[in-house]
Order: sequence, then structure tokens, then C-alpha cells
Amino acid sequence: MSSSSSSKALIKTLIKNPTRIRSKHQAKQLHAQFLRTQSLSHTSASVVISIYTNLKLLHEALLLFRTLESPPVLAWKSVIRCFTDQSLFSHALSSFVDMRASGRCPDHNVFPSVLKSCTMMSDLRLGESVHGYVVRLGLGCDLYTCNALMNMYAKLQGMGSKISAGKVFDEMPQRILDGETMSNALPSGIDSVRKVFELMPRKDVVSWNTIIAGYAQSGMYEDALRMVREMANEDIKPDAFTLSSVLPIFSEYVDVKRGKEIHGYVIRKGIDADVYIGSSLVDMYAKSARIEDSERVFSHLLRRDSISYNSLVAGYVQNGRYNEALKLFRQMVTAKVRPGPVAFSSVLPACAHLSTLHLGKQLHGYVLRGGYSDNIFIDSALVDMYSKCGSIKAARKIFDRMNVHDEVSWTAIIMGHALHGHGHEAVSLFEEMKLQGVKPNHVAFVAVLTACSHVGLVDEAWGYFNSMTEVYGLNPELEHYAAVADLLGRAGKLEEAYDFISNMRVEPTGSVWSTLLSSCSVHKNLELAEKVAEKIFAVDSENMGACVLMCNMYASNGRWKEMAKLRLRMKKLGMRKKPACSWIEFKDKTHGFVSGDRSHSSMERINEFLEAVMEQMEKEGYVADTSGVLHDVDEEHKRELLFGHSERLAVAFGIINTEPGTTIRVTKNIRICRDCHVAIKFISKITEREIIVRDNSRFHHFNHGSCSCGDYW
DNA sequence: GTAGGGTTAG
Repeated sequence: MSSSSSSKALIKTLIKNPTRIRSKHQAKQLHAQFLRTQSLSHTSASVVISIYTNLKLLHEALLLFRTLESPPVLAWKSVIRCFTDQSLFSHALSSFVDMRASGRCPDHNVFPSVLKSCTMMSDLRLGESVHGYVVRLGLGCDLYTCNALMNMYAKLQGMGSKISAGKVFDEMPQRILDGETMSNALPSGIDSVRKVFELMPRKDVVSWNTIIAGYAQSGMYEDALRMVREMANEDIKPDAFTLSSVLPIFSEYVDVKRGKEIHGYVIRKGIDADVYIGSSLVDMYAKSARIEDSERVFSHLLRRDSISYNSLVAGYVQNGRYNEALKLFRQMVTAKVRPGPVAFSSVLPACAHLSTLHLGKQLHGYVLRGGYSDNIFIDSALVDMYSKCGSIKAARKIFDRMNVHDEVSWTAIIMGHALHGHGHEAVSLFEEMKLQGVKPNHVAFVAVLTACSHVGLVDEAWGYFNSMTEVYGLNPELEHYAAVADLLGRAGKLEEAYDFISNMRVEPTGSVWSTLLSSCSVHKNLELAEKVAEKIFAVDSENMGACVLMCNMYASNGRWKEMAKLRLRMKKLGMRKKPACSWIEFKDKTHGFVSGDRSHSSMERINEFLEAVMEQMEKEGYVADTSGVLHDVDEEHKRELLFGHSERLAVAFGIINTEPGTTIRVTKNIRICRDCHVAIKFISKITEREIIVRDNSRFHHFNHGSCSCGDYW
């Protein structure tokens, strides 16, 4: 008796305070009490449903919901909110449609969820009609609904259907639009955001944050910053959301000064350990080349998610610290933080730069297992990684399997073929890209010009270079001039290259002149080389590459006096020749060889091999070309020096440690030496191996005694 | 109802 009346009392108090129910157990008890003490009315069932959904107990809520013949608004609203909470957006939307079909009229509580679902489903058309409905219900002033509307228009920019985006505003009484004329131009997403914002009678910090994020993500940085100032004028204080929208703007502007001001503000507000702020700060410092500051911010984070890690990984890559990037990626995996898809597109370029095929392959495996295939960012990075790691075939396979190609993936494969000496293939891919309606950008032109340069397609290159301005309205930048200058130089048109560089519309840098200098060296034109070197030293008096090249040229011309003078100058400036080194991967480890260094544990076997193969080479007609040896020593000594060249040591190491027929992949930090190029051709023939050498400008595929570059390099 | 990191060049 008394138990029944006390439970009725309990139900009453609980219904008045549904938030007091905090556990699944309590909710189920209440549900049971209802069933025991009275038949469950539609109203009380709705209350129980809303309690279930507040606890995110979707399953329980749905079981009860489905017993109702004509669910009241509260029941509908609860279920729709819960679907949205659980990311079941299409269910949320179809429930909303069903609710309207059943004749129930939604109230303001439900629209934020519905609009979020439209946003997440990228369904702008439905979202717009919901907007119209909101206006007709007179709910166009609801704070939460308007915030959700702004978010939707901001996120779904460029999703098409711009026509109806204007419609909603057309339906409003003209005076609400504040006399503003609806121009014939259809409003873009951000215009819709602005209009919703302006019509809001009351705005809170979320409203400001939403429009600021909208401007920031549309690249309208100044508008975003203006809004931050305006919000401060309205006495609304920027919070973590505001600032993590603003910081990326300063990354983009490479404005550490203002970034640091925010950093200070954030510390004073005690929100510097926020993960969002943290990753924005890491990124901001990294983009401003202050990677140590990025590391410091990262180390102070209390919690690190995959994005915090990836901000620093990406930062390392942007600053050329590839090994550290890989190390941190491993730390992330060890810390059981699951890398998201973005992490792969950040870390793969590190493998590409380091030419570490085995790591790249491991990452590729990870991508496949993680189900991240079909991501255009990752696929483009994979194409690039495989081609930079020497496997153009694997790169092409991935490229061909991609469903869509954008200018980045096209550029990656074009550059890949260019670097592997397939200039004609690269050019025809470039044409194919244009045929498919993908507009080449600056980088694509760098790629196609590089392709032309590596195979000597002078006329084609001129055509492309001119089409940049004439057809695509792109101003040639330093890289394009450099590529053309390089092309002319390689083709032996040294004077033409000299004039071209002298008349560039961009101030030539030391590196542009340097490519010509190395062409002068290849084509043995000392006179022009001296003129070019002067140009280089005028802008960069400590250009070591130029010093070394000039020393080489003086040496090979027997101009020992000039050479000595230059040597002395290098010594005075404290310049030391960068040692030539080559790497090869073996058993998942990288083995490095420095020219003339005999410290590797396999050196004895390497020498044995080289001596044996040398004997065979000489029988087949190899004559050492000692002209490239800079040192002023006798012929015999010169030959010994060539013998110890790093690329030769690495190739030998690869051959003696692998099964017959295995492809040998070697990476060298500077250009491959002329004599080694000849020698490795012989070695490929004698040992019947494919040998791939990546030097600092391209790949050489040696096979059956010849090289893919056709000796044009 | 609001926020952060990514691919192609040299």
C-alpha cells in the first residue's frame, strides 16, 4: 500500500526534475514504476523517452517510442536530438520528415539538431527549406536556431543550390531585410551567414564565434579579425573557440608577433592547455619557422589528441626535419593515439624526402588496414612518396586506381615521371590533365617544365612557359624561370640561358645562376662560368656550391693558380666542402657511405667486389674518366679516389647483400659523378641488376648497360 | 548551436 503511494510520489518528483536521473539504472526503474502503477500515457511515455535520450540511451528510447501510435512532440524531439547526438544524421532527418507528415508542429528546441544533421549530411537544399519553415513559424529570432543556421551556411559553402539560398530571404518581409536591396548576385554561403547574423536580435559568444570561423574558413581574414574587434566592443570576451579560429589566420600571414600576443592572452586566461588552442599555436609557430616554440607548446599540453600530434608532425615536415617527424609519428602510435587520415598525408612527404621506401610501404599498409583508401590527399601523397622513393611503377598504379584526380594528384604523377626521366610521358599526362578540364596551377607548370628540362624538350617548354601568361593568366615565378634556365643550360644553349636569366622579370637568385653554372661545367665553358660565378658571388658571396664547381673547373683546365686562390678564400670564410654521401636501405635499416670513408663493417667485401667487377669492366672497355677529380694528384691516385666514391660503395654494398636480380636503390645527396654514371652502367650489365640512383635532381635507372636518362643530365 | 592539423615544387 504505502509502497505504491510513495512510488507515485517519487514519480512526481522525478518528473518535475528529470535531470535528477543520472544513470541508466534509475531511468529503467522509473520506466518500470510507470508501467507498474498506471498504464503508460502518451505524455508520461514521452517524459521517459526524453529521460532516456538525455542519457544518450537511444536503444531504450526507440523501443518505447515505437510503441506509441501517435507520438507527441516531446517524444519526436527527443528522438531526433538523440539521433543527431549519435551521429545518425539521416535517421534524424527522416524522423523530422515523419514528424511533420504526422501533423505535429516542431518547436524551437528541435531545429538546432535538424540543422546540424543537414550540415553533416551536406544537404543544403533540405537545410534551406528548414530555414524557410523556421521563418514561417516565426522562430527566425531564436538564438540557438540562428547559430545552427549560420553554422550550416558556413560549412556548406559552395555545395551548389545557391539559387534557393536566396529564396529564404526573399520570403521575408522586405523591411526585415533593412532596406537592403537583394542584388541579382546570388548570396554565397558566407553572405547567408552574415544575413542571419545581422537579423539576430540577441547574439551570444557562440554566434560571434560561428561567424568568425565562417569568415576565417572562407579566407576572409580581415573580416574575421574585424568581427573579433567588434565583439570585444560589445563586451563579449573572446574564448578558446574564438582564438582557435583566429590563430590559423596568423599562421597564414606568418605573423608571429600577433600570434604571440594571442599566446600571451591565452596564458593569462588560463586556456593555454586547451587542445584546440595548443594545436593552433604549434602550427602557427611551425609556419613561422619557429619549430622550437612549437615543441615547447606541445610539451606543455596536458592532453594530446591526434591533431595535436599531427600539428607538430606537419610542422617538422614543413621545416625539413623529416627524421623528427617520423619519430614523433611513431611516438603517437606508441601512445595509442590513433592517427587520423590527415596524419598520413603529413608524414608521407617525410618518407618521400628521405627516400625511405620501406617506411613508406609500412605507412601504405597502415593506410589500407585503417580503411583510409580513397582519400585524395593520402593518395596524392602516396603517389609522390612512391615516385620519390624510386618506384614510379607503384606510384602510377595508385594514380591509375584513383577515382578522381585533382591538380595536385596530376602534378604529383607528372613530376614523378619527370624525375624518372620519362619526359614525354609527363608531357602527355599534362595534356591529358588539361583535356579532362583540370586547370594547371603554378606547381603543375613547374612539373611540366621540369619534365621538358630533363629530356631536352626546348620547344615544348617555351610553349608551356608562354601559355602560362597567355592562356592561364599565371605570372611565372622564380621556379618557372629557374626551370627554363636550367633547360636551356642543359641543352647547351648557354648564352641563351645567360640572356634569359639576365632579363627575368623576377630578381634571379644565386640558385638560378647556379643551375647555369653547373651547365657551364657540364659543357666545359670556363669563360662563361666565370661570368656566371661573379653573378652568384654578387648576391651570395658564400655560395659554397659555386666555389666547389669553380674549383672543379679550374682543376680540369689545369688552372691551379686560380683554384688555389679560390680554395684560400673558401678556407678564410670557413667553408668546408659538403661531403658527398649515398644511402641504401637494407633489412629495414639505412646504410650511409661517405666518399672515401672506409669505416663500414663490410668494407673489405665491398672492395673485393669492386676490384673483381672492375677487372671485368676494363675488359669490356671501361676507361676511368678522371677529369672530374678536383684534387691535384697523379692519375693513379685519381682512379683510387673515384673507386671510393660513395655511390659506388653503396651500389656494391647492395649487390653483395641481396639476391641476384634484386633491384638496387641508392640515394645520393649531390649530383651523381660522371665517371660513376659510366661505371654503374657497366656494373648493371655485368651483374644483370636494375640499379636506381636518386641524386639531388632526378632518378637514374641503370639497366642492361644503359641509363634511363640517355646520358642527358 | 561554435574551434585546431593535410597532399603537388625547389
